[in-house]
Amino acid sequence: MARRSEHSQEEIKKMVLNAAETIIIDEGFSGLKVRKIAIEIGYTVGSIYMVFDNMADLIMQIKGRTLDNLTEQLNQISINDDPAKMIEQLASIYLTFANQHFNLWRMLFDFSLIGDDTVPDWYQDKVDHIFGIVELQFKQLSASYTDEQTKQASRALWSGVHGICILSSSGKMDLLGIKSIEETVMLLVKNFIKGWKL
Amino acid sequence: MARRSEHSQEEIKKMVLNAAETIIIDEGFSGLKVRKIAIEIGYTVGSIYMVFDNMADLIMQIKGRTLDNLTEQLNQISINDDPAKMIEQLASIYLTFANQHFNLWRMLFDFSLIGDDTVPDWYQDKVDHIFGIVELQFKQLSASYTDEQTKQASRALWSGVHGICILSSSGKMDLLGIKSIEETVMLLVKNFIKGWKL
DNA sequence: ACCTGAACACCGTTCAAGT
DNA sequence: ACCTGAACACCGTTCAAGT
Repeated sequence: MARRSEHSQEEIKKMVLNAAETIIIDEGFSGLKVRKIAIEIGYTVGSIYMVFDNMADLIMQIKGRTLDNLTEQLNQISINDDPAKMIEQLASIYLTFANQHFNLWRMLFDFSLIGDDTVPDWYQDKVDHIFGIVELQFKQLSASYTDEQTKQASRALWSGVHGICILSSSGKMDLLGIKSIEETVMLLVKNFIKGWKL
Repeated sequence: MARRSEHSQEEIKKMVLNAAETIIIDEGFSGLKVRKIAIEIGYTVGSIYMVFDNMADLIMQIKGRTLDNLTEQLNQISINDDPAKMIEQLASIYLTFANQHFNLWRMLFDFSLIGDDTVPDWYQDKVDHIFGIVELQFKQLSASYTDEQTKQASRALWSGVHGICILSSSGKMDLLGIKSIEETVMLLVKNFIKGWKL
């Protein structure tokens, strides 16, 4: 065998990523294996290494797609005159995303996957862009702060919202209930903004 | 060979945990291997399975010790009349701990280690106890809230502090600088408390 | 009873060999 | 040039066999 040319390299790349995502969604990250992906797309393991450097590379690409998906969701935000309401909405969208794409979202913050994965620039840019979406709303909130202060405040609150999502997800998501988590997120957002405004 | 009885089971258990911690500190979690631990303590792999069910069990024990260590640090807090100051102090201790025991701290929130690790009760108790330390200070802050509201507020803020530590650690710890991270943590704490108090 | 170490199943990764 | 699949190194885990 060999030399089939049924799919272009680019097509195989997408097939691999799609198959990998499905596996992660269904079985969690620990269920992701090269051989399983190969079977799924009808190729052998060697072919996967034609289009990806290694597993670390493949994982990074998946994380990139997850960030793109999240960005798209955040951009679905409906316009509101009150920037505080928009920040609350962003937080709500984030929480919903974390729940709907739980296994993929979880992967974004797993760093034991590889020892010293130095984050590539294109990936960091995607992360920064998401922070930028929140920052934009913070600018509308109070014009009397410097850009640096606004940036720090938006980072503080957004990291905080993320922290609630993460800690809630590990162990007690079901016990507290997702409704209660949304309340907790809103509590953080509202009180922080109340303290920060003016 | 076999049958040495140079150490009791309990001694071997501690030797394994100590060796494992040293490896994690020096090389990160991804450097932790059964065979490496065995060599380090002068036994063979089989002996490790005499005192631990498996790697998941061993990891849980290490995480437990890390939580104990953290609790000890948080209890070093110096008494202050202003509960807000004490909460700030707790946040500062947490950030310091995350930095000083980076690899061990990071492990606490890695869930890809095993597929579905159901958290044991004794472990969840340790986590709850840490939340309890913060909650106690929140009670002093405002007596006009219900216990449920106090609990939710302390969870919201503490999760938020944790979120800043986590997101800062992934990628940009050096760029922003630890000094700046402490500032960001304090910004979150102060503004949240300002918004919540009364 | 305590401990060994060979064996097993299962990984990611490589690369000579086919078409 | 594209793809295969056997081979390699390296995991965690088990367990019959020694003392």
